[in-house]
Amino acid sequence: MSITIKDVAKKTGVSITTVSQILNGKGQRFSEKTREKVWSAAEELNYKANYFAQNMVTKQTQTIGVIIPDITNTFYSDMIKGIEDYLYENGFMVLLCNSTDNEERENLYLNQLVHRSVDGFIIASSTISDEMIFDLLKKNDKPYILLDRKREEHESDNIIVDDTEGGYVATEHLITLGHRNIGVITSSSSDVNVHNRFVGYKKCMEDYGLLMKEEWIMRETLSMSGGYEAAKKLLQADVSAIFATSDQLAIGVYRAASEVGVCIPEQLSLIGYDDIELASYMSPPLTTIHQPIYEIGKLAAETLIHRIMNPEEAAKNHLVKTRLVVRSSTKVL
Amino acid sequence: MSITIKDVAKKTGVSITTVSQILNGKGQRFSEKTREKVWSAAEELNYKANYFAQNMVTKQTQTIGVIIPDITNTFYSDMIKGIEDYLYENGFMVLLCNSTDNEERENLYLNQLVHRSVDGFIIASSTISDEMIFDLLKKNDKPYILLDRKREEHESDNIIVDDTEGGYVATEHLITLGHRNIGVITSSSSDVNVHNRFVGYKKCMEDYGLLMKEEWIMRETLSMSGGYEAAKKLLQADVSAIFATSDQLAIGVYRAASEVGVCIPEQLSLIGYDDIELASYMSPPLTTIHQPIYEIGKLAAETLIHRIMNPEEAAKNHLVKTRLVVRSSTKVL
DNA sequence: TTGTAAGCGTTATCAC
DNA sequence: GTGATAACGCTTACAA
Repeated sequence: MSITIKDVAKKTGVSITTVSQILNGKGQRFSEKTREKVWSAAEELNYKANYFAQNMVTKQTQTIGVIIPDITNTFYSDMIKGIEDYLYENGFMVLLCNSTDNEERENLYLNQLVHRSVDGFIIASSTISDEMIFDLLKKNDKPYILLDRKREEHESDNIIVDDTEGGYVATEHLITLGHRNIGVITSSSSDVNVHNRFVGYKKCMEDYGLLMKEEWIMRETLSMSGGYEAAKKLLQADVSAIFATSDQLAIGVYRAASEVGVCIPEQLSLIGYDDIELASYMSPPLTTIHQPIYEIGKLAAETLIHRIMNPEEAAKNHLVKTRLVVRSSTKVL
Repeated sequence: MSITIKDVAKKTGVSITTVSQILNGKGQRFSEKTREKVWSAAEELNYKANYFAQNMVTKQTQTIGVIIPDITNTFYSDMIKGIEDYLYENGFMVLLCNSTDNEERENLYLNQLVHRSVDGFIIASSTISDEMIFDLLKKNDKPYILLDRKREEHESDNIIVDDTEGGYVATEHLITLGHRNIGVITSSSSDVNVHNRFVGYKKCMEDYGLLMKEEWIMRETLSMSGGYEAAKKLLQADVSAIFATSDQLAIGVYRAASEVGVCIPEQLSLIGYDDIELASYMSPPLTTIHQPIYEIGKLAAETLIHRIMNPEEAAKNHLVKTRLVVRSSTKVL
């Protein structure tokens, strides 16, 4: 079988206690000589403490569970990348849970993660229920971060993106360009963040005293095809501009517009939200609201690890800024 | 603390052996009555065998390690989705390793996965060395699947995509349309699959007796920006068509073309490879070689789990077909 | 039909 | 300075 602590002990001629202590940096009390002997023996044998035996007593797994709705959406894969990069640097690994927005699957995964006693959770899901989070995590003092979902009432650390503000700025940009009939595509699900962008739109339209016709407001699944379907309808309505509350949706709009021969931005101004890498590669390049997705992932991981290391510290809120990135898909009316 | 097997035993009034046997489906020898008692007690207490204690003796983790170069590339995220969907159905979870094409990181991850004794590996990486795979996996009889890298000499199960054929078909399509000066963008790294597509290109060009100028052949990193850089140069050369060996690369070509005012497909025919979802959303929609990425991921997971369950069976090769999808980015010269 | 006891590989406590 | 030994929670020969 593989090398155990016994082998190292035998080879060095000391007890396993000694080996364990020294290898875990708790061996100040041993002589310099013994310490050296143990270290070199361990190295020579290429000894690695058995992961499971170790965890059985320490209860630590150096693992973070990440639950997201759709890995295929570059929004989430960018986020995961940020998470993973930070965790890698800090010796943690991620157990990936792609819930496909399926509540049952989400619950199952959450239970699995608890069962496998991951050290912390990053959850970017709007469908997961508060009860679930309370029962499984809060109650048992498991560190977690909720992303892509703003809930002031949660007493955990929060990464907050001011989506209402972002939605406002996007809408205002179109208004400034002279647009009055502005359509919007938002999420049909209970996605809090995306919903807030829509709230920002409404607020802005109201502030400027503009009309919002019911047929200008589309609710769809957050995907390219969702955006495509919504845009097909919007292009029948009398809108001169569209605010797509995610870049994925915006991509669908490009397709719908090109199919019916509507030119962006000449005949239709389009603004997205997220600023995924692809945005600047569309033709014309997409005007959008930038949010630092990769950094958000990184920040989430960082905050979580900090919480794990310092369980007693008070929860902190991190505010993330968005900004308007003007490219070529919007134009004065 | 949490519920252990002892609690269940105590509550039922039997020994822990009895409980363990029954709960693991090895309790035929016990009376129907005892079995029922144990089951209901376990349910009532919501008992779950401790993951680590269990693994310490069974050595099984119900976990698959997946190493990929870039989760941000929808090619890989699609693949992961396929993998994950299958594993979810079968009670496995995935430990995600995003190597960012960094060899050191890859090796570290591979070691970590071995250390955490995952039940199997899916590795989609061209930079990982054969020695590494041999030393860590082959030698220790760890089941693994190599993806996105064809190596006949490997004695593991193989998922083979005939990329040479695909590259040939792509090139032939352009030739059939009347193109003679055909540029190609391929990978600058040692990516075997992508390289084979390039091989297919060369083969086809030779078969048709066409010239291949050195300046028509671009080697770049497999990303949108890579495609963009390559296309900027190619557009200076006298090519009427470009074969981008991945859709990611092709997206970069769209941008470069639009920047210098070259119209696709009127002035430039473009064909990609992969058929990611986005391909049909580009304008004009991208002609490309379809390979069923999601299914490949699923098949890989399926094959791996089968191997884990049947370690003695002979290795199998699975051949995956590609097909040409003609959309609107290519046109007769 | 059921239970005893050994063993998995660690870490942690405490005695020497 | 060092090392027995218990404990973690489970599975599995082997007894009874």
